[in-house]
Formats: sequence, C-alpha cells, structure tokens
Amino acid sequence: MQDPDGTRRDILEVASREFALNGLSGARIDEIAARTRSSKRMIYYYFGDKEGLYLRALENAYRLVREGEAKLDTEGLPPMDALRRLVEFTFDHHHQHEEFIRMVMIENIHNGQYLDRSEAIRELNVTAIDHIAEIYERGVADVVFRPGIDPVELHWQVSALCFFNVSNRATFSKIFGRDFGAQEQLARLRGNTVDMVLRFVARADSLPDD
Amino acid sequence: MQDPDGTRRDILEVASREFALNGLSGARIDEIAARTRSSKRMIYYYFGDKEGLYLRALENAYRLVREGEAKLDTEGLPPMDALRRLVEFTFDHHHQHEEFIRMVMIENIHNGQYLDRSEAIRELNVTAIDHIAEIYERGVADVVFRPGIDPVELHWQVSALCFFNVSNRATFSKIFGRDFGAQEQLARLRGNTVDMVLRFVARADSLPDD
DNA sequence: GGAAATGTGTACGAAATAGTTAGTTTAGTC
DNA sequence: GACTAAACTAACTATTTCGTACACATTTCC
Repeated sequence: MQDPDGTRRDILEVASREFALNGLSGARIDEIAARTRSSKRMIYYYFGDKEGLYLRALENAYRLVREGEAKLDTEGLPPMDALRRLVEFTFDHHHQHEEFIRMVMIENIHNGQYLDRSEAIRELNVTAIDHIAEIYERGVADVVFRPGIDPVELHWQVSALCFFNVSNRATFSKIFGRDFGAQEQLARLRGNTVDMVLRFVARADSLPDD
Repeated sequence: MQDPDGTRRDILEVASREFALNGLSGARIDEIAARTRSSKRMIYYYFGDKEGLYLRALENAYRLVREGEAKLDTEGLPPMDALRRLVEFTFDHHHQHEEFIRMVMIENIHNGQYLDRSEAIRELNVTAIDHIAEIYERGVADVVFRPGIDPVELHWQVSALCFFNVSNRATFSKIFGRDFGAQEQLARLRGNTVDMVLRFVARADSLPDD
C-alpha cells in the first residue's frame, strides 16, 4: 500500500520536531530518517536536500499556526472585550505552539533567509493584521480607544509580550529562580499582558480607577 | 612574545562572534581558529572543548551587558521619569547589543542548559532586578504608581518588549514588508514601549488625558 | 500491459569536523 | 647558564554527516 501524501506528512512531522528541537545545523538527517516510518532515501526523493526539508518544516509551522488563529472569533463583542479576547487568545495560542515559536527563533538566528525564499509564508501572513486592525478601528470609532496607533505596531507589541513568554522562559526562569511556566505564574503574566495592552490602547477615561 | 591573557581574549572575542552568528552547532571550531591570531590547538588548551568555549562566550556576553547596565543612573529623578529612563535605556541597550540577544536566543534553544552550569552568570544576575524594584516602590510610595505589581514581572514585561525588538526583527520585517530596524520606525516602537510600560504602572489619575 | 511514480535497503564516497599526539619555543627562577 | 612550567605550533586521526549510487520491488494510472 503506497501513500505518498502520508509519507510526506510523516517525514515533515518528524523533521519539524527535530528542527525545532535542534536547529537547522543541529538536526541530523540520519536521525530524522530513523524516526520516520520511511527512509533517508525518501527524504531526498521528496525534499531535495536538508535545506529544502527545513524550508517545508518552516512553512508548515506557519501554516498550522495561522490556521489555528483563524478560529478566534470576536464578532459582536465591544472593542474592549474583543481586544481582551484577542490578547488572551494570542497568549494561549503561543503557549500551545512552542514548536512554532522555536522555529521562528531559529529562523531569526538565520536572519529570516529561508522565510525570504518562501512565497507560501508571505501569502499566509498578509491577513494576519486584519483582525486586530478591525477591532482597533471599531474602538476608535466608539471613542474607547485613543487614535493614532498603528495596527501593525499594536500587533508588534502584543506579539512581543506573548512570544517572549515562550521563547525566553528557560533563561528567565533560571536567572530569577522562579518557574515562569508554572500554572499560577503563567496566569499572572497573562493577566499583566492583557492589562498592559488594554491600558496602552484605552482612553484614560475608559480605564477603571485604581 | 607570549601573551596568555591576550590570546584567551582574542579567541573568546572571535568565538563569541561566531557562536552568536551561527549557534552552537552551527559555529565551526576550524573557522573560529582561522579567524584568531592563534590556533585550534590553543582553543583546546584554554577552553577544553567546544562546549567549554561556548559556555565562556555565553558568560562573557552576560558580563558585558550587565556591566553596561550598571551605567544607568536615575538617582534624583521622580519615579515616572526614572521609569521612563529605565525603559528607554533598556530599549537602546538591547538594540546596541545584538550579539548578546542572539546568544540568549541560542541559549534558550538549548533550554538554558549551559546557563545552568554557569555559576558566574547566576551571580551576575542576582541584582538585575534591584533598580526597577527601587523605582517602582518609590512610585507606589508617591502615589503615582498603582500598587500590587511584582517588580520581577514588571521587569519581565519590559524585557519582552525590548528583547523582541531585536530578536524577531528579521521575520517581522519580512512578513510585514516593513523595515523595523529603520530609524523612524525604531523611534516609534521605542515610544510605544515607553508608553505601554508607563501606562501599565501609572495610576489612572497620573495619566495625561487623550 | 506498460509506463511512471512510489518505495526499500544497503553500502559507499567525499568533505567536514571535533579533538589529539608529539614536539618546540619562551619566560621566569635559582 | 641550566631547569621547569607555561605557552605555543604543525600535522594527524577518527568520526560524523550530507548526499548519492545501485539494484530492485510494488503500486497506480492510463
């Protein structure tokens, strides 16, 4: 029984795990081959070479995460609630997709040169900003958000807070002798992040008094 | 003419650059050796093995950055101005030490296992929190900051915003087709970051109206 | 039925790579 | 000036690692 799609997928899943774990140069083709149900020969058959395999793994990571993001629904919510939901969702989503975070870290170490080569990833990301932009504009129109903020920059700030929580957990935890992955600690960071973003965007008169 | 300290330093500087550029597995001992004024044999003579060299490079990166941080002076400034200065300084400092940022990214890919082995780094970092804690507590006492924020968590938020700006610039720029390293763009992100932190910490009645 | 695509398995080659062996030179000390 | 330990050099080794060659089997599609 032949199953080209299944074989490709099997290889890609194993490779994604290995690359996310060890980086591009750290991952071993022989190791990946051994962990698949297939063989080294088939890796080269389908993906050409190591870099080709890495590129597909990177594309796959972006695709999976963008598909997950599409599940966020804030329709009908007032802007403040919608933004809160978006931040909470982003925080949780990053937390749940550590493999993706690691791939992005690795790709940044490579200065984004593989992302550069991938049309597929660029296409995936063009609409990544639409959701937050829509919420923000609604909030400005409703006079609950202050005007003059660039949605891309707002997205940048949200990403920074949510990404760092996963990407730098190891060093941060070790330096401050505190487990930043622990349940209650995570809940506090999540709350801080939501607060921070809402306070950044909200008009002063829309904030609760302290 | 022999110069053990100079040789060590030369090797360490070259190695730091190579590790920051290519990661632990990506960096090549032969390449490092070729770029030093010394030889491969001397690398092993002074640093034992590749991991030993990496560990020293990591320690050196932390030491350099912590020494730089010590130059921040906010004495005499009112808490709000002091915090503003601290955030601006942190933002600029991260921006100026890309090699350090890359080393921390790489170390996180390795789950902080080398940092774990380094007593030197743990010692360096114990006081990293003192400055921001002092400012925050002064602000609470002056009734300009809201109470109940954990200084370590505040430091975490500041770090996230400043770190991400350097660590994820490559992928972010490529995805949004905008150069996030450009002068004016950087100035805007810096301003946003300051705003965000101040608004997070400030009491509502200490904020300007919009 | 025949062609094209999919698949297995092993062995191999060539380059790259971490680390070592064996020895020499230099600087300071009695 | 002989001695010693640290500093240093050059050539070498063993292994890893990517990628390929080869020889062949099976399935799928027209």
